[in-house]
Formats: sequence, structure tokens, C-alpha cells
Amino acid sequence: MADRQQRPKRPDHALAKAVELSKAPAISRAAAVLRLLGKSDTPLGVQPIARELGLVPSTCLYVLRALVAEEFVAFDPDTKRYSLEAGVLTLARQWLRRNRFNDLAQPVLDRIGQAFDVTMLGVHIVGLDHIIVVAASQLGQNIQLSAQIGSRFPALISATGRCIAAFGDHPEAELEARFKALRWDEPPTFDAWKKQVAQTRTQGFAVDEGNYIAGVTVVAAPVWKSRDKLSHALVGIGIGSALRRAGLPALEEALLSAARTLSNQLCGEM
Amino acid sequence: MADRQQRPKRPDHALAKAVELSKAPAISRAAAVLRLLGKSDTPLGVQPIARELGLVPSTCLYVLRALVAEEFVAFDPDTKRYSLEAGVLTLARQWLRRNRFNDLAQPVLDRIGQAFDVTMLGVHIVGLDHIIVVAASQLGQNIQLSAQIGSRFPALISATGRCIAAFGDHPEAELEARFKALRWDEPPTFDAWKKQVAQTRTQGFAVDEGNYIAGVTVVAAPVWKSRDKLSHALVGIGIGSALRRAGLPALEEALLSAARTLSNQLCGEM
DNA sequence: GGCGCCCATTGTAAATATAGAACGATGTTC
DNA sequence: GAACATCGTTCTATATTTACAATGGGCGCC
Repeated sequence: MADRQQRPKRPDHALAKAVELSKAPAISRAAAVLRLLGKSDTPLGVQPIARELGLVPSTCLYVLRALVAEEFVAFDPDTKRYSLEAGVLTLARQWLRRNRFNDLAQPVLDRIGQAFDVTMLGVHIVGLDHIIVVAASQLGQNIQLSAQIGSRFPALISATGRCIAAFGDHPEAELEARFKALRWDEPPTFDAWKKQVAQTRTQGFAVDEGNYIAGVTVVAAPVWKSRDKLSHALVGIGIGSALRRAGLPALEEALLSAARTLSNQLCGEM
Repeated sequence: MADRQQRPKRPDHALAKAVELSKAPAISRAAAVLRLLGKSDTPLGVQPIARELGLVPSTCLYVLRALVAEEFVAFDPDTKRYSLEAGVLTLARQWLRRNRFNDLAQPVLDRIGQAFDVTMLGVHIVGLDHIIVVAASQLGQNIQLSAQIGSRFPALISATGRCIAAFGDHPEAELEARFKALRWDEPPTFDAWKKQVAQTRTQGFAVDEGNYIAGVTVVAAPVWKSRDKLSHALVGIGIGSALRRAGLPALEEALLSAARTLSNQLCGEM
């Protein structure tokens, strides 16, 4: 998950492409800067940012100044360093406010999490590329954004990935290409995975028993916001051995039922 | 709080200025688009956005496409409408992760909130313009970002405002100008407010008894991240009559003590 | 304490994104 | 059912921003 510094001389090729294709490259650059500042644990100066992103320092400076003016980036006049500013929180809140899924999912996650002693997540499926955690319920501590809401994962990983593959209607070639890029603790073969995807399609939910993280079982059930495109999923995460003792089928049933209820609520309202 | 549609022909003059001054106007436009999408309750088309922001439709289209590519904006191909995307969540999480204040403040807020039966907030002071709620503890329901984390308030309002005025070292002319723009339920006179600010300076915390919201008492204590600039505050909010019965001084003492502890923790670490 | 390196920041050519109008398509009203 | 209006999108000229080199300042190192 951590982006190692393995490119001392190849500064962000993806950004170069985005800049070239876009008609508004300043925005791509700004986004790259924001993400870089987000990844960094410490405030960064103009040149380190420019070097890492392959930007000309002056351009980088203008981008940073614009972001500071918009209050997405904080600037420390003493150290001349830049870091993320709280303005990004405001946008996040506005996004959460407008998404019924979050409000509806939270009590469901809390209930199932407590009943089965598992960590529960509500995830938003952005596309075939990745998913984003938008709601969470964890035992023993308060649910905070800082816990994991906002985390990104590859779309096809773990139980959620099998749901996306099963209900997403994507061409197999694309699935296979993306599947091969995944990192698992115990990777299944593509054929085994395909069989699990097929099973997911028939039974309505997916299970990952120790593939993604050894010893950890993940259950996921799909949630639809509109009829045609899978948009969310409910996810339960627990220690494999404990779950098997406590009755995995019951958790599966609870997740599936909750996901169906949510889908109905979300579809009906629109 | 709601921005009424009271400008049918004056499309966002502030944006025009920001675009003119900046060397990266695309970023100002992108930010304006994000904020507009954030405010809107429904997805918006290209032209409504362009009209509201005073942009040329084609420019607006390019901005939107760039934002979609960066996953800050979602695009519905069927309705051709744009809305905020979950990508903004990721930035928000990264910001929260990097700010020790959030982690340290949360348990303190929970403890004081439960002990005194009040709503507690941790706020980040952006400048003289406004503050942003970055942590919250509310009774009877789980703390969620959707509750109010990310909310913005004018800097000088209520008890927090008195703290900022008392410990911020701002010129009085500026304070007065900004003070006059505030909206209170029961506005104090500027002279009365100045006296309260002076009192805040001596006693180390501020109290707003029904000024900001009639019948509601707000207590705020300053938290420093670095010696020179006030950066955060702890805020307690409760019904005035209930607080007076329960012992307002005890709450004040708890807030002040917690704020001092936090300040020490934050300063010492840096 | 002086020197040297690195950084943040400004000016100036050229590539380039933006503005405006025109087009085609879609949804709505009569 | 047809005309209208509105919207999203594309095309091209020009004002604009980007890239590069140079300046000044700060910090650490010798």
C-alpha cells in the first residue's frame, strides 16, 4: 500500500500523461500535488514537490499558491513548507451529506458488527480501478474518519472484488489483466477465482477466506443505488477461526439481507 | 447558512477576482466548481454550473472533465450531470491522519461531553476568516463525519471568536470590521464584546451565554500547536439553563485544563 | 566566521488553454 | 406529433500561462 520511493529519476509518468491529455493540465497538476501532500508525513517545500512530480519549480509554485488561496493547502511562512489544509474536510463533509448510503448504512454496520463481533465497512465502488471506504463500524473504539473512512483499495481484491466481478458485467480480458496486478497474501489462481466469482453470482454474496489477508475472513454483499450499476457493498471482516466457530453462515445471511434492504431503500428513493 | 439564489445576474465576483490574480486560474475555477457541487443538493449540468460561476461553457466542461479524471467529481453519462465524487474523502482522511490534534482531542472531547452532558467540538482555526470543525463528540449517536466535522463558521463568532480575538494579536480595526459582519441571535455591542475578550485573555477561556444562539451557552478554550500562533480550540455547547444548574464553572475548568494538556502535548512533540 | 550549496522566487519567449460562436442532439411544450 | 428551446459538445483564434534561466537569500558546512 505504501508507495516506495523506487523512482529516483522517473518523476510520475502517469501525471505527465494526464497533463497531456487534459485540456486543463493545471487541475491535474493540482490534484497530483494534493495527493502527494496527502501521502507525505511532513510538510514539503516547492522543489521536493516539483522534483517528485516532474514539474518545473515555478509552475509548481503557482499551483501551490492557488491551492493555498483556495484553502486546500496550508503554507508555513517560516519554513516555506506546504501541507494539506482543513478545507478538504469541508468538501468531504458535503459529499457525505449528499449520499444517502452513508446515513442508511451506518446503523446497519453498527448492528451487524456488534452482533457478530466483526469490523464492518461500507464501501463505494468507484469503477474497476478501486473502491473507497465510506462508512465503518469498529468495536472498542469510536468510529472516526481517521480510522479508515476514505481508504482506497484495488477494486478486485478480496470479497468485494468478487462481488464487483460477479455483478459488474465487465469483459473477462479486463478482469484478468487487473486480477494479475493484485497483491494477496495467498493469491488464488485465476481459474479458482473465476469459480468463486460464479458462485458469488448465484449465492448473492462473496467470501474471501484468508486469500487477501492470511487468517482473516472477509464477507461482502453488493448494494445497488440504481438498477444498472453496482455502486456499493457491505463488508464484514473478522478473524477466520473465530468466525467459523461463531457461525459464518449467519453473518453471511445478515449481510445479504441488510444489503438487499439497503438496495431497496436506495433504489426506491430515486 | 443556506446560500440563497439572490444573484440572478451577478455570477460570483469573488471567483472572477481569484482568477485574475492567480497564475493558475484553472485551479481557482476547479475549486469553485467543487464548492458549488458541494453546496448543491442535486447533480448539476454543465451550463447551470457555468452560469452560476460566470464561466464559459466550454471552459467549464474542460474543468469538469479534468476533475472527473482526477476522481473528485462523478459524471453520470445518462443524465450528463456532475456531482462530488468520493475522491475528496481520501484527501480528508489524509489530512486527519497527519494532524495529531484530532487523535489527541477525540478522547478528551468524549470524556468531557459525557461528564457534563454537552456537545463537544474540536475546531481548527484557519485564520481570521473562519474556523473548521475537525472533531466532534455528541451524545446519543455515533460520531460521524456527516454530523458536523468539516463545518465552517466565521472566526469571530461565539466563544471561539472571543478566544481568537483575545489570543490572536490582531489589529483592532480588522477585528471591528469583521465583528460588524457577524450574525448573532443576540448581538453584543462591540464595546461589551471587547470587554469579554479582555476577560477571556485574563481567565484563559471564553464563554458565550446566549449571544450566538439564544438560550445556548458555548464555552471555548484555546489550544496552541506552536507557541506563536493559536491554531485550535476545544468547544463545549449546551443548553444555558441546564448548564447553569449543572455547574458551569466545573465545565469551564475541565475545558481549560484539557486545552492546556493538549497544548503541551502538541507543542512538545514538534 | 566565511564560503558554498540549495532553495524560493521573479522576468521573459513560446507553447497552449481559454473564450466565443456554431453544430447536433435531446427533452419539452403546444 | 411537430416546433421550439435548451443543453452538451466541437472548432478555431488569441490572450494566457507555462517553462527555463537568472537573481537573491538562507542555511549548513567547512
